[in-house]
Amino acid sequence: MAIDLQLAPKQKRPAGQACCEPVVYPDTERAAAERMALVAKALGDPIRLQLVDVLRKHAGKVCVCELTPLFDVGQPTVSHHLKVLRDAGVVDSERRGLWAYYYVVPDALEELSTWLS
Amino acid sequence: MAIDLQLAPKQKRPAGQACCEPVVYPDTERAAAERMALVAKALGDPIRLQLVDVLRKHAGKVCVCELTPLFDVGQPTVSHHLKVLRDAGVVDSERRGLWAYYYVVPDALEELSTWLS
DNA sequence: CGATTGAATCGTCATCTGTCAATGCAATAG
DNA sequence: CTATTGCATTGACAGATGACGATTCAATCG
Repeated sequence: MAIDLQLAPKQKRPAGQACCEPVVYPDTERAAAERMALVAKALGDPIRLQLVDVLRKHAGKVCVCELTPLFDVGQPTVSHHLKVLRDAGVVDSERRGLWAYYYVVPDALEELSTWLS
Repeated sequence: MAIDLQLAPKQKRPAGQACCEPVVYPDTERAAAERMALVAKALGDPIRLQLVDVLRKHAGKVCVCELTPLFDVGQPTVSHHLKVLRDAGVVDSERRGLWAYYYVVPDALEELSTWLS
């Protein structure tokens, strides 16, 4: 987590010499960054972000057929966005009869949320 | 912000009838979603997320030549990622002599951070 | 001045993404 | 069983994205 950098050279360095020491990057942070970037990427579309927003407020109560008319895209596109969110581990779904109910996976946003604040 | 949905139909509806009332989506939330999705999209790459992470801890003290060796990509690619972050309003830069110093724009992450928590 | 350095930009390429129309499929109603 | 409904999947397509090598450019040093 803590990356202690050698600070900047403040004057032009002599020819041939490297700008700065190669700073080793901790693997732990790299893995965390990959997890958080995955979640951020999933949220990086207005439709998906609003889907998550609605699902957080109406978890388990809204079927896909109610989500679709919220956006100016077709049903397959909404289904695709939900799949992206599912693949990122942000949401999951449960089928009851003909309907599919989505909900935000508990704590799926927590790591990113904590890092952001 | 508050989207009050008509809840799901619990039984198969008669032929020809729409699944549910078209729910009007407030424009305010849509604009906010677009802003936050823009930021999330910028953070949706491990390299960019780590760049922001480093810049938050060493704001104004790290030049690009120190950021480049942190990642397994070339200097133009790091420069490209910094530009993506700059275009998203997440970071800004200041040139001092030969060096460019980047920093996280204050409050750039706040709206997303608040929404997430 | 001319050479060198840090950084941005350009051109190119393969891959990914968002969208749609069409189709597939399980569950239900009649 | 047959028809219909809700939702997922497929295939196609234009546009965006991430990466690289080569180049450009401004600033500095000698």
